[in-house]
Amino acid sequence: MEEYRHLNIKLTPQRIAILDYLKGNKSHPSAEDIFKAVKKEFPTMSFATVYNTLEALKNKGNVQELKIDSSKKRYDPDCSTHHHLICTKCKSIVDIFNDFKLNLSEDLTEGFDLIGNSIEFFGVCHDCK
Amino acid sequence: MEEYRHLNIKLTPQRIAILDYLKGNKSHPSAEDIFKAVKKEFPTMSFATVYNTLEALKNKGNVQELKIDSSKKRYDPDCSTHHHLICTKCKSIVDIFNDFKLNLSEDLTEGFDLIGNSIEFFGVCHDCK
DNA sequence: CTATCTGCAAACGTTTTGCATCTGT
DNA sequence: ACAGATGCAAAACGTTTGCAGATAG
Repeated sequence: MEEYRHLNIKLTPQRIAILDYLKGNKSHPSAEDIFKAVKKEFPTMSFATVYNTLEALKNKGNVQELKIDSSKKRYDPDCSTHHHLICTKCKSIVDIFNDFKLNLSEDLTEGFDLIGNSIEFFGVCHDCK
Repeated sequence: MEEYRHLNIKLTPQRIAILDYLKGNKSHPSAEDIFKAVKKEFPTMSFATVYNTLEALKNKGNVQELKIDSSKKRYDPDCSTHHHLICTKCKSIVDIFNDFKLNLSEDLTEGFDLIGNSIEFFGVCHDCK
């Protein structure tokens, strides 16, 4: 498909299905979520293909691997600077599009060159309180 | 041992060895790191005991499970409010003891009650540049 | 005494790998 | 044509669990 040409990865039908699933997706899906969704269209879909595609997209900077879940990796097609607000009860997630320019004084950074930050906010969502 | 009495967990020799290893430990060890270290003293040590002890400590609020590493859980005996600065090249970690009171405007939080935040700073460490 | 912990091994869920075959470009 | 993707199964990895025997309180 034309719209994915710019990714510079080999576009197979399976990959296009994965890309369609990820496009605009705000659910921060796991590999299994992606696998299950795309398997409906491609019953032969394998995890190898899902992971392979995610790896290719990560390398091109078109998917972000998230560490919000300690038991499995989750993925975000939105690579713009943003953070996550997570409900401590139901684990639902809200994207926070706000660039916090946090500086650290030199005596705290121990000689590091600071590049950026990623913030996990936690709270209790509307439904859980 | 007297010094661990306040934890209110059953103190076996294995647990004391784990607690001694964790005391003041700034290395953010994985379960395997702890296992390997304590196995020197207790050759029969098992992962079950390591995880069981970590679980007990977590429940008492004396150990924090970290999500800084997407491939494995890592643990921090320091439960005070602090953040982490991680070198993107060598993955070395520096603790940042600074409480950032970040507020989110109501229109961003979608009805969440905000509790707190955890920040991962990233940069390049002195040795890597 | 007994609730709980230990150690072993087996089971589990997630991710990676090997390899023969297939397919975009 | 061929570099690279697919699909399957097996393996690898971190973590959890079941259970018989041991032990702290």
